[in-house]
Amino acid sequence: MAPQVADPAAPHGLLNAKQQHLLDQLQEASEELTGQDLHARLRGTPHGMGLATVYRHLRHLQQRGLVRCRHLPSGEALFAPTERDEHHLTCVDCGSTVVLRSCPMHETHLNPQQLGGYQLLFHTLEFFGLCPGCQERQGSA
Amino acid sequence: MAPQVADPAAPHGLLNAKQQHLLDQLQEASEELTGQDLHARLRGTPHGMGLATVYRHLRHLQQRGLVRCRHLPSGEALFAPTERDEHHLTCVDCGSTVVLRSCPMHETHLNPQQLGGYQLLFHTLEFFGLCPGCQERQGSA
DNA sequence: TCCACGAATGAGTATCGTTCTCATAGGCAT
DNA sequence: ATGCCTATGAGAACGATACTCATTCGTGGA
Repeated sequence: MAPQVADPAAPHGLLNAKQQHLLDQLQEASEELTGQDLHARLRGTPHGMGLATVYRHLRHLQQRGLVRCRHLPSGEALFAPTERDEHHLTCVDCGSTVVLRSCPMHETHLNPQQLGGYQLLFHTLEFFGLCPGCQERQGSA
Repeated sequence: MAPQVADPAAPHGLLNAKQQHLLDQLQEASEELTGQDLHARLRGTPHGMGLATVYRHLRHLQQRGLVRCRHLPSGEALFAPTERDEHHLTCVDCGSTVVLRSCPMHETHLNPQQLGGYQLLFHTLEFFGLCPGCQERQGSA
C-alpha cells in the first residue's frame, strides 16, 4: 500500500501525516465517507488511528477549508474533499441520493456586504425532494 | 392532558392540529429552532406535546417539504419553514452565523436530467468560512 | 348509546455518532 | 538524560433523536 514513513513535506504545509492520510482517503474514495468509515478503512494499515483522532482531524481539515461535511437524517456526517464540487439531491422519504456532477451554483458569488468580512472557504448545497418511487408509493397510499 | 380537537380546516390539508402548531411556531419564530426549542416553547401551552411527537411531526413536515433543517457542528438540527428562503454563512471555527437575507440561488433551476424524476421540495445552501475575529486570532497565533 | 378498532400520543428507554477526559507516548531543544 | 509540549487513543460521557409500548382519542358501525 502506501509508504509508511511520515511525509517529510506534506502537500498542504499545515497538515501533519495523519491529517494528510485522512485527506488522501477522502480523495481516493469515490463517494463521501463517514468518520466511522474512515476509521475502519485505516484500521490495519500503517496509518490506523483512533476514532477520536479521526474526528479531531476531520474538524481541523474542515476548519482549513479542505473538507466539507453534510449530515444525513440519521445524524451521520458525510465528509468529502471540498475540491470535489459535487452536491446532492436526496429523497426526504427513502433517503436515496442522486449526485449532481456539476454544481448549479458554479461561480455564483456572494457580494462583499453579504460576506460581512468572512473569508469564504466552501459551501454545501443540498436539494431535497421525492424520488420517483416514493412519489408513486405516496400516490397510491 | 387536553384532548386535541382537530382543526376543521387546517391551512395545509394534510396536517393535523399538532403538526400545524409546530409549523406555526416555526413561522412565528424569527430564527431557526431546534426540536428541543419547539418542545420547550409549546410546553405549558394548550398545544404542548411530547418530544417524541415533536420529532415525529418535524420529520413529517420535512417529508412534505414544509420544513427544512440544517445541522450545526454540535449535531443539533435547526428547523425552519421552507417558505423562508434564508440561508447562512457560518464560521468553521467559532460557529458564529450570518443570515443571508436573499438566496443567492434565486431561481437557479436544475435541469430535468439532473432531477432524475425527483419532485423537488426545497434546498439547503450553506456557506462556511472564517469570521473576521477568527481570521485575526489565527493570524496572530 | 355503546363498542371496537386503528391512529395518535408520550413517558421512558435505547441507540449510536460524536466529543471529552486524561493518562501515556513521541518529539525536540536544552 | 531531563523537562516541556503536542499528539494520541481507550474508554466513558454526552446528547440528540428514534424506538417501545401501554394508553387515549376518534370514528364509524351496530
